[in-house]
Amino acid sequence: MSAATWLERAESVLAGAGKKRGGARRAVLELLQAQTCALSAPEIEAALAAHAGRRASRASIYRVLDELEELRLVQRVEVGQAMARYERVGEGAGHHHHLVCDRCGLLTPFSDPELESAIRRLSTQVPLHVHEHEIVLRGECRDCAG
Amino acid sequence: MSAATWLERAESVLAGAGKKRGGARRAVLELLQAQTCALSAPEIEAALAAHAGRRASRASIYRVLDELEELRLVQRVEVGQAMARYERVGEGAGHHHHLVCDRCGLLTPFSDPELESAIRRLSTQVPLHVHEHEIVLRGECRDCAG
DNA sequence: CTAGGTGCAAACTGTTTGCAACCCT
DNA sequence: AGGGTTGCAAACAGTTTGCACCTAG
Repeated sequence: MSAATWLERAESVLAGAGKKRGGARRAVLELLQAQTCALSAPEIEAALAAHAGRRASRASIYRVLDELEELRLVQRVEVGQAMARYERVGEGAGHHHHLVCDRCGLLTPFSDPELESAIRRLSTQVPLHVHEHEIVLRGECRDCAG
Repeated sequence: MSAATWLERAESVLAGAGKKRGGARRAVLELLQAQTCALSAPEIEAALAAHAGRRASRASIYRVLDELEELRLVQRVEVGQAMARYERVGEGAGHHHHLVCDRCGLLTPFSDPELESAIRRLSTQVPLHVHEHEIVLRGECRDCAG
């Protein structure tokens, strides 16, 4: 009974939360389903505008992302440039973190079991009911380092 | 010959980089020296405006923060709300990471040796010349969780 | 004297909001 | 029919930039 894809799970979670369906949300969900790493709202807007027939207004994009974040279907990723990025989370979406190149902005995902267990342990010791965590390594990518 | 405080080290690094002195930068440096955790640019502006005689224009604040970040005297911390925060880094500035309450925005510092060693190891294995790292745990603080 | 530092104001860009129209259910 | 959903446009907030003036070295 558990959904095969993130998209399916998302639709069922949304339905369970009493939400109706709509074109804008559908378009955002499908776009996110196809991504392997985080997108910013402007990137989402541009990507949707490119595929005729899957347009969504800026306002709807932000509203949908807010909803999805609240339902913990996407996670907000803060990788700098004063702009938020979003990516899907939960079963079916590979958990990972990010490498950011300070020069060119290249965003690369990575994951590490030891780090995760350290975080898991920490989450129980800290004065906060932890919902999610985020790790960002910054520096220069191979191309920029020369 | 190593400077006792972050402020002193900052001044010497700036001098070494051929920078002249100025009132705005001085004000920002002194303010940062006095902080234990990250401030946003608007917070810095307000804090300086509050203390008569240590005013700095918005533009200068951003320019100074950019400089300091490039010289690795401060680190940009991305804790959400689409707003960057800055805090001093390096010797003399206690290295730490952040807990963020998604409800009230409360920012709390923490540190963990095991986590640091996992990061240190990772930094050598990853396709990026790592300059710095950032770990953020998000959730609900005790007050908000009830 | 000269290059860097600063302030002001305008321009930008990402994000939020008010409101009327729309469409699932 | 009714309430969530959407689009548009205006309002916001943080950040950046152009330019003239000031100041440290």
